[in-house]
Amino acid sequence: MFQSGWFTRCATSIPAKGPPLTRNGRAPSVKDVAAAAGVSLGTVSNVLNRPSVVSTTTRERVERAMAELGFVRNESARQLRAGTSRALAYVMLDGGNPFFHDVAEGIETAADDADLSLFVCNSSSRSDREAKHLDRLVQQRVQGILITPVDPDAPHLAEIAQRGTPFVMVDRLSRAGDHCSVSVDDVLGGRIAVEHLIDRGHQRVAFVGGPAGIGQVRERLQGAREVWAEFGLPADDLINLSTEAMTVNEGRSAGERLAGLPSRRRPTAAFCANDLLALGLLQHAVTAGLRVPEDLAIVGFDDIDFAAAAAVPLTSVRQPRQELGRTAARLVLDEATNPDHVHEQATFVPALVARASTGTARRK
Amino acid sequence: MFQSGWFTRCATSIPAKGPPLTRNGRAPSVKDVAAAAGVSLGTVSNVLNRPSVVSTTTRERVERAMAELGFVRNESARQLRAGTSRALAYVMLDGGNPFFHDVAEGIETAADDADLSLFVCNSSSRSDREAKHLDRLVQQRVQGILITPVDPDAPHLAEIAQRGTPFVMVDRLSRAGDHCSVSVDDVLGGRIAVEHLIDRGHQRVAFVGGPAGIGQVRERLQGAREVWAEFGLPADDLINLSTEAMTVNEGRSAGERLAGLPSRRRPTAAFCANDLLALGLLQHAVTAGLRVPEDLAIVGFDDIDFAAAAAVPLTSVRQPRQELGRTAARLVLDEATNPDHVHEQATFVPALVARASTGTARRK
DNA sequence: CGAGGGCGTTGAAATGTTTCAGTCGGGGTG
DNA sequence: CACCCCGACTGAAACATTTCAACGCCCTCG
Repeated sequence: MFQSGWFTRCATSIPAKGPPLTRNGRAPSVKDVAAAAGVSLGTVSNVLNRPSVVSTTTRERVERAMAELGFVRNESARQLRAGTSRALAYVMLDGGNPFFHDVAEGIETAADDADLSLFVCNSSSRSDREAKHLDRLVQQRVQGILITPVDPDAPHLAEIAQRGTPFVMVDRLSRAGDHCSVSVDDVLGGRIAVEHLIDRGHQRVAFVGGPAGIGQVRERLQGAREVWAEFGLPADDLINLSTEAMTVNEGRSAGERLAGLPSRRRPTAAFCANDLLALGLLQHAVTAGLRVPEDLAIVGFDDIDFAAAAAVPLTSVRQPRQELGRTAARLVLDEATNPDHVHEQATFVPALVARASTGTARRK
Repeated sequence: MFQSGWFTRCATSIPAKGPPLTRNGRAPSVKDVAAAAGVSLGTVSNVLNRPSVVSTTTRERVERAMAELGFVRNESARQLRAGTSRALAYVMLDGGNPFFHDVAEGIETAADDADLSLFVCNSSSRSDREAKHLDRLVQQRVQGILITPVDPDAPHLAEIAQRGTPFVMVDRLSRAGDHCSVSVDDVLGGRIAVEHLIDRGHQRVAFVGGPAGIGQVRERLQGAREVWAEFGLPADDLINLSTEAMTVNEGRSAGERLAGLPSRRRPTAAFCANDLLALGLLQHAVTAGLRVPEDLAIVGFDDIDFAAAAAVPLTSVRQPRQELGRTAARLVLDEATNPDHVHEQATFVPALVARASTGTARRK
């Protein structure tokens, strides 16, 4: 059946499954339960949805029947009739980046509080997969969709928002802001990071990030430039090392390019647009025999757990990852349930977390 | 509405959503489409499900009507009537561990090929959350459930398998094997890792992992002990450093305990039961001024991407993460569709990936 | 000219719930 | 004793789709 270079299969041939659990082969329905308990179908439904209106004795009888038959409510039928789903969905941009997992966890806590399921999808930064997921979610009639999109201005996103499905953009902003969003002030984040480096005495700094099409990369770079200029430092000494993606690999290759610069142009510090890049850069630096932070200081962005866990713990600009998710979930729920909902663009303030990768304070 | 220490809200008060997209406030149904296109309701369904049986001209008319009305098929109704869902689900053990994300990605590729959605849930190693997710998934009547369980022998898992829902255990094995499973030979993995360390000349090695309740930890340790004995090394020199979880933090604290050992008992190498522990240990070693691998060699397990990305790239025992997921998905699909399905316990063979954290080959 | 046969379309039944207007006794009140 | 109300339960309608037997029509062949 399968062929694959390196696995063995110990087929412990257990032939088939046990007997079908109910007489006619179908899963038991409320009707079956009602028959078994000797009550009407409506009563069973009441036990399920309004237990208080049914007398204790019949309720117990019905519950016993359910247990005996192994009844499980059919959610499709429930949803069809009730017209309302019990689920939220989050379409994350890159499951390989722990940042998004943390956001998802924040969403899930809020969903849990509202007693909703959360479906997590992963577009892996591919627009086609994103579209497919969105299609399916709309067909499922989920109560709300949270998404960190590949392209915040893609037309299929606008469609969904206009269709009336509650919709919140997470960690991104679209030009046309006719929906809720939750994000972080990236310009400020860039400022904080570079101000910290300047504060540590660095006069030549690399910005590592890209592609430039990503709004956050642009804004973090803008913040960096602003503060650089405010300190009166020459623009040429803030070197833009553009990458093709925000991955560890790209961080490593940025490190190579950085090492290739003539020594009088070589920066003494790097500000990376996310922590994955920073980890890659750190790895390259260490293997190249550079000391961090003495030869090269590094600042990352996001403050994922792996940043603190690096061999040289990374200084990073923290985003409130879980809080981002929680807030997004609350907004989407508000839109779903509150008739006079007002779209909001919530913006969080990032904060610097200084660790070993930028050394200890250096007095002026 | 919200209060939270550190975020500002720029509410761009866009009052409400646009007009309801269909006349009566409800989403348009096949009936509406049929009316708009001047055909019967059955024909619309045919366009949706068997486009070939309907003439080109009417098909186009119907499709135009759908587009104009913004019709989206209601999946609940479809599923209720058709009796079959279009989704698989994976309940992962720990979303914070990239290993499981890679498994999920493998599952998703297989699901995609079968044109199914994949719902990813995360139990965060909590049994109650796992149970809640399973409940919901059974209610949804998903086609199959894949799970890396908190406890492979928990009774609620057996219930599901017996209920007839296709069910595959991923990266775990239960005592009662009346269902499919996909896993890796962990004893062999332990052997490989420790043999590699012995090969590099180490005579005192720590095993870092726990709690011992986890089957994999036991088996990896067992493999380590087997090969240790086979080489005639004294059992006392394979030191068991038990941890309370498989996290970076625990790895770090294991490092502290390791450093606290009297120097003649102190191991020259450590085999960690997963990469997170190894990363934590590596971090502790580096901050404590130890050289890796000269003063302490480290082997991890899983070979997550962050292992290769560490400052000192980690030697690790690779599991075929994506392949694990793909195979699991194929098994669950076989169980779902093939009437004479046979339960299989697929076992993969792990492989050592040697990197800098164990140094270069040392001739005997 | 009638029979037969595709092809394209139709209409109704069925899926498992929830909801809601009723029904049925029984007990309290006037 | 009549009245009313209340609590507990019932039965049917509705939800949006799929499926399938049946139907009409046109064409072809005998």
